[in-house]
Amino acid sequence: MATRIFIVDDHYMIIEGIKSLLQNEHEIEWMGHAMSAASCMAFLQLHRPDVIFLDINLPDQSGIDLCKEIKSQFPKIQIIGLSSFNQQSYINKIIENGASGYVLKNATREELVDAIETIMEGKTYLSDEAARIIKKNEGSKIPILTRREKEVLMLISEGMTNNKIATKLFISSTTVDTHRKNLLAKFEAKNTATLIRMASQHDLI
Amino acid sequence: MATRIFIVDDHYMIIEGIKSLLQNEHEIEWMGHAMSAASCMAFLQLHRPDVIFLDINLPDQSGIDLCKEIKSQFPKIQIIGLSSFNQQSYINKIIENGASGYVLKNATREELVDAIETIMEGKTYLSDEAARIIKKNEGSKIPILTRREKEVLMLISEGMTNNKIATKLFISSTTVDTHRKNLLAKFEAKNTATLIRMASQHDLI
DNA sequence: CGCACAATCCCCTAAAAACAGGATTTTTAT
DNA sequence: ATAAAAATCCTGTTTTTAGGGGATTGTGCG
Repeated sequence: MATRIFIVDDHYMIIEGIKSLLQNEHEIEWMGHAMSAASCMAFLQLHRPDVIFLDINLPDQSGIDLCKEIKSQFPKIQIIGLSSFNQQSYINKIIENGASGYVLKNATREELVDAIETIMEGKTYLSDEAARIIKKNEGSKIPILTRREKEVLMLISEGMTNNKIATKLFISSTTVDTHRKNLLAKFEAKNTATLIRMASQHDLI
Repeated sequence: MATRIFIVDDHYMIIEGIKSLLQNEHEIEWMGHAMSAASCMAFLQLHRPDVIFLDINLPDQSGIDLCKEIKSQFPKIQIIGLSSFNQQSYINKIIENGASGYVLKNATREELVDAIETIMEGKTYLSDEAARIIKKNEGSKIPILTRREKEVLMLISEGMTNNKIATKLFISSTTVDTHRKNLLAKFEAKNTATLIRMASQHDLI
């Protein structure tokens, strides 16, 4: 039985590219595409693909969140994350949220077919490059931030002082100071400059 | 006479996507693709396309530099920049280096055809979104930094205080402070956090 | 030559952040 | 339920940065 494929990406070229790369595969049935999270969910009310290629950067919602939503409503659907970026943070996040694979947008036909076959066997597929990136970066941990810490970090990066942040969040400035201290400790940064640089490098701001 | 198209991009999906989107256009002749700057230049020794779609992010060389090189050796070839990113800095740079157009990788078939037709008439084509981005960001230029300012900026981003930087560079800490003030002024940032965020966004650190 | 600009140095004040200790309450997860 | 984690608040001191003024030297360029 042919594997039914659906793709969610807001780039026409990627949709056409994948379609073109897979169109001569007999074991693969092309079900179509969606260009937003909303239209993807609408499609899934009526159809059940086996595998979804899911772009991480969608216009209306993060691909990461959409992945979680799809897996909770339709656990049998296998998801392959799709991105131009071989960033370990993305790869980790989408795998944590239920995806079974990750391929880059420079994948070859062979890689795509390999990815589909691998995850249909119930295994996890990571493109060579993605696996390499994860390996390289393991050990360089990204601190886990709380909701409030993320908020404070964002506002610091926007140039706000503790007092401004306190007013904005309706809390005391000493509380903001505590969150700031915790941020510095978690990032092992000794001042704001290092904090913002590291947060920026990890794509947290 | 059909317009001869060539594409330079290291993403198979994009190549296949554009090929697929343009394959039924009678006025367009597909000449093939290259996946690196080097193989693009090799191709151009033997063939003369009318239009090249040129990705800005290539593995061996910046698309910006390649654009300059192509235009200097083959001025008649028209170039359309191609990128996933609607960043004003990229758009500006490739246009400055001789490209006649810029489209995003989420372009539709209509946009691609429109772009080709427009630049074959000798005009410049910018995708709606690219034009919007340029308009939005015009005025928010990237500051030009002096040698010393770049050094100081780097050291600030590494978490060093004015005193530490002064010791490292064998200058007075008041001098470092002056450089710091000038950096803040040039970036129109009111504190270090904003400075580092902006520098990071412009890839200066 | 004169001008702009970069790089260097200085003073002063105020604001903000970093550091060092606390403490209490609320939420969340087992 | 209860322990852990998160969020809240406090009082201090010291260091660093921000903002406002200057000034001098050398270099490159028209």
